[in-house]
Amino acid sequence: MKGRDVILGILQNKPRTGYEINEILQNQISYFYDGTYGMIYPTLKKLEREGKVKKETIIQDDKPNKNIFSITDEGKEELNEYLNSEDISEVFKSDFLMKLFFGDNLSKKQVVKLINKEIETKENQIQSLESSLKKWQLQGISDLQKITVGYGLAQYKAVVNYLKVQLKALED
Amino acid sequence: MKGRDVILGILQNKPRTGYEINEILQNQISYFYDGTYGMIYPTLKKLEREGKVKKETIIQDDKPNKNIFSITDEGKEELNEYLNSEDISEVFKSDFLMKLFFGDNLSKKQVVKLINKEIETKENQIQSLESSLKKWQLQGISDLQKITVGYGLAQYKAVVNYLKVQLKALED
DNA sequence: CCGCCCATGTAAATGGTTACATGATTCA
DNA sequence: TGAATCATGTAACCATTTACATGGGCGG
Repeated sequence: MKGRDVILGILQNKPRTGYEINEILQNQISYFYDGTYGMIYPTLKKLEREGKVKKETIIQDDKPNKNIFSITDEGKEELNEYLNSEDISEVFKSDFLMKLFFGDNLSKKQVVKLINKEIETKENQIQSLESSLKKWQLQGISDLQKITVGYGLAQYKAVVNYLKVQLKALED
Repeated sequence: MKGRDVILGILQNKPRTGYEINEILQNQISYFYDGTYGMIYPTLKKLEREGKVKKETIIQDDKPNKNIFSITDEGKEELNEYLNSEDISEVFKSDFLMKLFFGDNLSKKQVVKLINKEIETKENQIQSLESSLKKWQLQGISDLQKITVGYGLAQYKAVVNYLKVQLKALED
């Protein structure tokens, strides 16, 4: 999955600014994709050149001007092509696992610290996902989207439980 | 985490060829990193230029010649720097979640198919991880490495369980 | 005789990161 | 007064992917 697919997906619902797209990336779908401004604006530009999205500029006196992007028919076509494609590959890269795996010369203390940090990180992610979920439920979220959030939570929680058990085992 | 870190980590144990590094990537640590020849050979070349690894060529008559790479002191230094660095960021990108999240116009049948495919994929990953684990336990695997494998399994299994529950709910 | 295992690499393109650059408004 | 929110973008660099290119040995 590429940045362009995600952006087209977001614009499918309604037109957005680059800023708003970033908000959604950071707050709503960060558990299965992450992207930054450095990707968003160049990609929007490219999509516009290709006729997949169109831009409307709103002059604002109080705030900086807005560029609102909406998806075109060609854009919808590309999105549907992606949505109907067969492959569901995934990428998972974990510095935590890497450090444990190759950390032969880490002291027990360092290992415990590392695991605790991972637990803390995951617990934060769980908290923010859960509080977001509550917010979205008020505003309406589709059943499918609920399933994806649940997936994220299930994954995070399983890891936290597992690591807590391992920590205890290490301390004995 | 970058390819170079992983390669240095692998060479820490013992010298290896590019081919062997690829085997380890595909079979032993694919649940937290993935890399291909297109990354391995260029990275080895760069590491060699930087003095982080050194190459020894073994002439073989029956098979193609081997280039065996071993880690140098400078290489170990870089690896330890990485291992002792603070951040444990992770990357997770999932086409499956993306397709569900944006798949408003998918039919129920398509959704069921999609979920089943994800379950199948994960079950295969669980199987291969479990059979690998058995193999490694005969040859010796560190406690920390066991923890990482367990982490991968816990994560995969949680997702499979979750998706099976959701499937049932969908079918009612 | 076919396919898998062993074994090495390059070149071009892509996609994305990082760092930089700017600036008004609002709230505590 | 300083941080957060809203708002946009570029340029250089980087790491990796994809596609290509080669070839002998071995087992069934």
